[in-house]
Amino acid sequence: MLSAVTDKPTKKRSRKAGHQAPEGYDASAYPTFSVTVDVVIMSVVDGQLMVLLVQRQADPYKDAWALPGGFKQPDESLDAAAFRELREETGVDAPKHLAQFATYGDPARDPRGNVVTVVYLAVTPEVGSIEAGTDADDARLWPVSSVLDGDVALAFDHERILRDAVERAADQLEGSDLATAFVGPTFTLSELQSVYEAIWDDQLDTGNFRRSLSMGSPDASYVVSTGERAAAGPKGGRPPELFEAGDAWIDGSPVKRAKRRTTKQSEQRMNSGNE
Amino acid sequence: MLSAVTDKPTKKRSRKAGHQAPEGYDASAYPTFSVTVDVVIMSVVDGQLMVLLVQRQADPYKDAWALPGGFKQPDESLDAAAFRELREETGVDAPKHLAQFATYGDPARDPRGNVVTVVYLAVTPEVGSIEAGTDADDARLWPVSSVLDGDVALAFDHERILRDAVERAADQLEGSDLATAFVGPTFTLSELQSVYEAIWDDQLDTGNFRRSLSMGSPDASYVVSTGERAAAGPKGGRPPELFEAGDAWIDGSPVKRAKRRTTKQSEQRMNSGNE
DNA sequence: ACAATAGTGTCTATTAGACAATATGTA
DNA sequence: TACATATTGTCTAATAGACACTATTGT
Repeated sequence: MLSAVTDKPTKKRSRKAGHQAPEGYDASAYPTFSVTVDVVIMSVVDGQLMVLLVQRQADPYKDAWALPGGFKQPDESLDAAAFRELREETGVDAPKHLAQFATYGDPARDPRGNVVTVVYLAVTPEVGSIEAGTDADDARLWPVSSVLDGDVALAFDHERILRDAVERAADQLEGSDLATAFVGPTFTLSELQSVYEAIWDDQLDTGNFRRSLSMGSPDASYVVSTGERAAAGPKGGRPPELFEAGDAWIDGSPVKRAKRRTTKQSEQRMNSGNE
Repeated sequence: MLSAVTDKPTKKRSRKAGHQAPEGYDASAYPTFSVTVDVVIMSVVDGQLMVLLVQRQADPYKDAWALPGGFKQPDESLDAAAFRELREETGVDAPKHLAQFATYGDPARDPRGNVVTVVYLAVTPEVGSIEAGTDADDARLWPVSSVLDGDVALAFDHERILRDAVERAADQLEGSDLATAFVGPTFTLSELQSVYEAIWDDQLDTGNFRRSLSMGSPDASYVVSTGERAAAGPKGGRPPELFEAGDAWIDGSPVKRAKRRTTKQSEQRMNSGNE
């Protein structure tokens, strides 16, 4: 039937711009769903990619770990819901990055059925403020590698979501300024390099890495020296210079991922398979 | 409140895995939404990027053009819903690309409220079969440039969705084999080049373009000659060789977009703004 | 012959990869 | 001094950009 699009079935819908579901409607022809917003919030700590998880108290998947998230309210946008849930459940109120990345709606993904979830990818450099959730019950950072190795039982389809999110982050690292979201307002180049290495799970040549970052145009550079220096590490070493992000990131990251000539992964086109 | 995640508010939910909305529920604490699936299906015709639109018959935005789409059913996945709607409304049953790309849920996006839509990006090379929708009422291809210039009145927030979709397609063109989805099983290099040029709205050097495509590894190349040749055009010219896509596209396209040093577009990180 | 489209070659500038060498701190 | 980390430099390979040139068709 080629006809009304994004449209309720052509019945007489006698309701206004109210946000509630209509009174008398045929549920089979006019299905409704719960809509939740989940947030994959990442950070790199000591060269390791971490993800913030909260422990469930309620019954389905009780005690399992899950992505922070919750219900979209009828009067808020998806973006607003993501901000709100992130703040409410983890205390993080100013992530350096927060953007939608995929939506999951498989009928079987929630045992209670009919729950469509819009997932956001968030990034924050600071770790200290993370666990200081409002009235935090149990929220903590887990190494992504451990979680994806199955060391932690995740609720619902959250393991798959996490896997997809990490993959997306790795892609975006190459085409955007996402890397700078993992570090503070000032940072050392080693710190920044460790972000790339953690997410790509690969070693980068230090010299080449630094050269890439110094390659912006004269007016818009990738990193700008602050003149300051951080303290040397406990085991010594030359104190690193502190930089801040420049304006050149608009065209994406100057650091390119090495060709992964690993497993010739099969066709990935038709249906990236968000569900 | 850090607690139940992706969880209904902790009330006694006395329902099974049924797919209908629960009987007696507090709508404010337990809101539900209509979920639709819309499809931005693109094609390149005569060097011009086109999008398939259908004309609305029902009241909100009656007679306006809209993206094909419709309701997700409770027992189907989002991907399945996208396939179904695409087939039902446009007759396209085998797009060469179909993948989710963003979800829109602003409370004001539908005058009737509470409609969250999951949008898919589809690509097909063939034009002939497109308009042969099952019982097509009015569906046709429009030049994307015209539509985005406001020459066509689009329903809901579909103009914005289209704009986002085109941008996404342009990005993916660089990092995937998306370009090959716009051409048939065999194609000429000029055809393939016109795909890039249409979507990036830029001219590419023919020589350099062809060199890029010839640059895959010995075992996995980007294009493989079929030995065949297409007929020359009406105005003459050397008959072009026909190629088919090789296995080298796994690492993305060998054709890179020129740096667009145009308007120094403002920060695009926090909230790409899907709504 | 001439116009039109397809396809090749060549020179140079830029960028990427490997790796050596130097600088400056702590134990 | 020994060690550890930071920072710079150098040589070479690969890729990108600009552009000239050849090839094969239709009118």
